[in-house]
Amino acid sequence: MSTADDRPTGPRLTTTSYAILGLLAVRSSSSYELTRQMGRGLGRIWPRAASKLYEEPKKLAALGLARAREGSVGERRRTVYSITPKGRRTLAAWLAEPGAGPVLESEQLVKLFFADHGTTRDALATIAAARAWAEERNEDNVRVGRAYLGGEGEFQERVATNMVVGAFLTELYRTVAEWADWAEQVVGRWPEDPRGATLDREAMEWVVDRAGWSVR
Amino acid sequence: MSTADDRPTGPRLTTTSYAILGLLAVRSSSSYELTRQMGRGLGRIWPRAASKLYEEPKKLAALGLARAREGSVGERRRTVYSITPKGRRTLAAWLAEPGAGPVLESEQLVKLFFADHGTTRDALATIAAARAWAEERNEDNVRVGRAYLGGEGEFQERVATNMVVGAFLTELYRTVAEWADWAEQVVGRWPEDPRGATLDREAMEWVVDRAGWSVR
DNA sequence: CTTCTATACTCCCTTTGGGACTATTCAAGG
DNA sequence: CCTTGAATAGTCCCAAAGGGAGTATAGAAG
Repeated sequence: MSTADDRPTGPRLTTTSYAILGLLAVRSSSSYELTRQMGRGLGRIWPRAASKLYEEPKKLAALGLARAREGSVGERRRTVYSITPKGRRTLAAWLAEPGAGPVLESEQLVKLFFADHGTTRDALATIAAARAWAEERNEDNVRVGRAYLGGEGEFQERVATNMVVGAFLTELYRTVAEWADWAEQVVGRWPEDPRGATLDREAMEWVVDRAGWSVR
Repeated sequence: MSTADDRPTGPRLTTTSYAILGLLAVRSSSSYELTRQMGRGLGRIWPRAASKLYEEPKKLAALGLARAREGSVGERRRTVYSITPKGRRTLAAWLAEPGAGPVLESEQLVKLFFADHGTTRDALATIAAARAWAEERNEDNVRVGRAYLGGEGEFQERVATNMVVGAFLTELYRTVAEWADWAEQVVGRWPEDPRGATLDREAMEWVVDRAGWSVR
C-alpha cells in the first residue's frame, strides 16, 4: 500500500470499486456506460450484476476518487463520472499489489462431481454443454482478436494490455474444450450406470503426468 | 425437470443446496462434516463460506430431502443429516440438466486489464503471483492423483467421477502456469511505462491462431 | 492443569445476484 | 403523426452469500 494520504477512509473499496475506478481512468463515463463496460470484457474476469454497479461510482465520488457531473439529455437525467488525481494514485497503489488468484465456480463440474448419482448419459450431456460454452465464448474472443490485428479493436490504443487478458481467456476456453473432448472419451467408456465406473488407470496416469509440471 | 412430485416447494434450491444434497447422497454427515467437505474438493469448483453452509442442510430437511438426527457427543450437540429417497430423486433430476458454464473471478486479471495505469514491474509481479497460485494449487492435485493411483484416495470408490473433475483442475492450473510464462515474456518486452506498450503483432497472431479451434 | 486444535454451531453487517420497476430518448416503420 | 421496440438511465427489493466474530465442548499433548 502506498502513501497513507491515498488510503481511502469511509466505505471500503472492493475489487469491483477498483474496476470501476480503472474504467474511469481510461475514460470518463456515465454510470450506464460503466455498467455496459463492466458487462463486456471485464465481465469475463470479474462478473457483476448491473443493478449493483450504479452504486460504485457514487461511492468513488464520495471518497474523492471520482467526480460526478450531473447533466441531462432532454428531460432524462445523466451523470458523468471522471477520475480525480487522487483516484489515479489509488488505482496505481492497488495495481502495485499482486492480487488474489482466480476463483472458479462451475455448476457443470459440481454436477460431474456427483455424476455417480445420475446417469452416464447425463454426465455426457453436461460435458457437451461445457464444450458448447467454451465454443460460444471463444467466438467472441476470435472476433476481438481479429479486430485488434486489423487495428480496429475497441480501445485499440490499449491493445497491449488487452491482449494479455484476452490470451488468458483464449487459453481457458481452449482448455475447457480440450478437457471436454477428453472427458467425453473417458466417460463414454463408463457403464450405463456410472456407479459401476472404476478407475481408468491409463487415464489417471495421464492426468497425473500432466500435473507433473510443478513437481520439484 | 422431472416429476412434479419431486419439485421442491418452499425455499428455493441453489447449486449450493444441491452440492450439500450430493454430499449426503455419498454419505450421511454432521453439518460440520458437510462444511469440511465443501471446503475441500468441492471448494475448488464451488467455493462457499463455511458460516453460510450450516443453513443448507436445515433447508434440505425442511423440504423432506434430508433427515436430521439430533444427538450429542458428551454435552456437545451434534446433528447428523442423511438423504431421503425424495432427496435422491431430486438430485438425479438436477443432474439430468446440463448446468451453467464456468464463472471466473480473477482479481489478478482485473489488475492486468488496467496494467497501463500502473507499472510494468507491477504487471510482472501480478503475473508471477498467478503462476505461484497455479503451482500451489497443483501440488494438492498431484498428491490426490497419486493417492488415487495407489488405491488410497479419499472416497476411492468414487475415483472415476473424481478423476474427471480432477483432470479439469489439472488442466486449468497447467494452463494458468503456461499462460503466465508466456505473459511474462510478452510483458517483459514492454517499456518501463506500460502506457508505451504497443501491439506485439507476432504475439497477437499467435493468440488468434490459438483461438482458431472453434472457427467454422 | 493449561494450551491448542478439532468439533459444532450462531450471529451480524456488508456485498452481491437477479429480477422487477420507472422514465425518457431515439430509431424505425406504418 | 403515432406506435413499437431498443437504448439510455437509473432505483428498489428480497434472497444468497462473504467473512469475521463469537460461544461452547471434546480431545490431545505437554
